[in-house]
Amino acid sequence: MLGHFGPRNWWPAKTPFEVAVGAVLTQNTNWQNVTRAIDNLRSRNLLSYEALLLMPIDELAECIRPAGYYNLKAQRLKNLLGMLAERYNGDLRALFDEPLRTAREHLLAVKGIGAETADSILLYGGNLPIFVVDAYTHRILHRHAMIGETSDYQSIQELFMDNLPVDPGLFNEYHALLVQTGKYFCLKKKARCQGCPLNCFLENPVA
DNA sequence: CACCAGGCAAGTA
DNA sequence: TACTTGCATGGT
Repeated sequence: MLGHFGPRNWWPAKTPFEVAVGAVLTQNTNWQNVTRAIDNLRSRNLLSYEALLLMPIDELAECIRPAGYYNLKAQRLKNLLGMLAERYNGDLRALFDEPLRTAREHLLAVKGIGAETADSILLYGGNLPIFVVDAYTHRILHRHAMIGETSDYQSIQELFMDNLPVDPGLFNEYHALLVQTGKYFCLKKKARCQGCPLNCFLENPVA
């Protein structure tokens, strides 16, 4: 995948806080729509912990409207800000300085932040060694007959983390390449892969 | 028109 | 525990 696509330079964000916001906004949502929402915030200088904390939730929802589920996501962002305020005085870096397991638990305790969102924030925002699993990861591995249809998040994550060196740079690139590969060759949920750079896609696809 | 997109939580049985 | 449903915009 790396040979085919080259380095992905993920996450497309300027700051760790922006990663966290983007991770919530991109839940079940096309990234193009997320960029519209992020741009709305950035152009108004609202892309910071302090600004979002002071912002009425209705106004926040209106700003992130293009990302879809905007009422839900506005509340989820507020929930995240609340956790950061209570535990870390609003400082994301303090969260990342915690032991990884603790930081992950504190993120998962936020209503609206699940495993993928938490791990995306930790890996791409904090450069911490946790592997991110998403729908593409599941689909690609299943079509390669490497996992079952119903394999859960944790088992897939362990498959990677038990068989790779613990290296945030590697986890970063690997997940980004799986998404890139999925976008090009597993675009539709019901489609079969064609022209995938991974040999076994062509040799042994699993419907 | 149908289906998809870098999920998650709440409700039901 | 194992389904099902709501959330919502924008692209193909």
